[in-house]
Amino acid sequence: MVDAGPSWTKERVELLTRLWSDGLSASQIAAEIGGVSRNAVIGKVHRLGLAGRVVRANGASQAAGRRPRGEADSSIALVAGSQTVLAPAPPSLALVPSHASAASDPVALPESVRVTIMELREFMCRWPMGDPSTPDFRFCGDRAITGLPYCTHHSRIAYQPAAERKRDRRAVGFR
DNA sequence: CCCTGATTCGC
DNA sequence: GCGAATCAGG
Repeated sequence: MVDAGPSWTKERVELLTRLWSDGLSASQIAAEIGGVSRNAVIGKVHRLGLAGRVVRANGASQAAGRRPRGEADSSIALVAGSQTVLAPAPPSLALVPSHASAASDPVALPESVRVTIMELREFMCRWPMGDPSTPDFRFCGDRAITGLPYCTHHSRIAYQPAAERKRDRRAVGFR
């Protein structure tokens, strides 16, 4: 019954491998498996030689180099009352791909918080939802990636993998 | 403010 | 082999 030792059993390794290849992040996997930290997951992944997974449909990490599909310069100024928010124009307002979520994603999708312009904070996703000219216009409002205007979810949509970011991670010899 | 994976190193 | 601490970055 009780767990004798929450080590990496065969089943856990298989689950880890499946979830990792499925595109889930280390923290997500850790939460799914339970009893392990994301560091433990990452460590195990490396030991298994699963690191450097294919950066394709998910690339939940450094996939976004700096290659906006649309125009990063063409921003849209949204004015509401005395507030003005400058939000980068998304690639396409009409077609919002729903393929972002993994095909076999057991966990919940990142639900959009849907905030108004008044509730929008600097660290919130500025992905426009709806027509800016209508009163029911909302922003995603989810937690945005620092330095970027979008959350992880919308960043994957806005910044599609065009050029692979060269991982020039040096072998830490000093610090 | 949040998150991601990569690496090191004591255990 | 394991994973917390740390690093480097989005």
